[in-house]
Amino acid sequence: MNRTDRLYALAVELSASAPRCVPARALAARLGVSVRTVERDVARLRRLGLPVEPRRGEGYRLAEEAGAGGVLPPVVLTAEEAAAVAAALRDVEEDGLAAPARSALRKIAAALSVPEREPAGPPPVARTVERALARGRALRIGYADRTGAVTSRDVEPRILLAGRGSVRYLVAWCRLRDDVRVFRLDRIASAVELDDATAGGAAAQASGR
DNA sequence: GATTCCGTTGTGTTGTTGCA
DNA sequence: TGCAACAACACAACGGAATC
Repeated sequence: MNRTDRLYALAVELSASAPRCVPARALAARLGVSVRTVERDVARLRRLGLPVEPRRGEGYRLAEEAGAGGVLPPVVLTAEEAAAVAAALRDVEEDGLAAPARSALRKIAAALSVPEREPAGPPPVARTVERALARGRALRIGYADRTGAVTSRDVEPRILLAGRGSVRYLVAWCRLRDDVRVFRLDRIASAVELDDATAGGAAAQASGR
């Protein structure tokens, strides 16, 4: 696993474990590297803007603003995968989980019908990002940094991290910087899906690995 | 092909902090 | 006070790219 892949995996591990802490030793074991390397990677993620909190005696965790609370982070599924999940949920309906299964089915049905219900005009940035992620397409975004300066970047979306609040983070390969970058969704002023596909494709995004 | 350079990674050490 | 875990630093090994 190269460094970029490891950064993605680390972000996913922290996101999946939020709000719980994950000891550096456990992260090192899962990623197959030393604790020292995990610490370096965490430091990289923090420099990139991902709010990873070190908790002495507990480990690392995503900060409240980025961590998952009572809900899962967004999981990107292909139409086929969504259909498979829906079929499984219909089976579960008979096992005492009818209410949550029906609720999940409604959400999947609604998501699958999005293209038909989309209003005219440019779609919101978040929806464009999610769609590019699902399709494995690159994006051209206008991104405002901390000073407010907006730069145009071509990026290859990898992971979308979201929490209870409004702050969401897009982990993507930045072609401008030729390195992985973390973008706050609320700082993306504009997003346009490009025709060229990302290196990883949509399947890698759905699984996160 | 050999050498050099550079980035990455692992190991070891010391210090700090929180908790029982 | 001892333990566990993170932070920071130095050092060495390794591999790939660049150069001759």
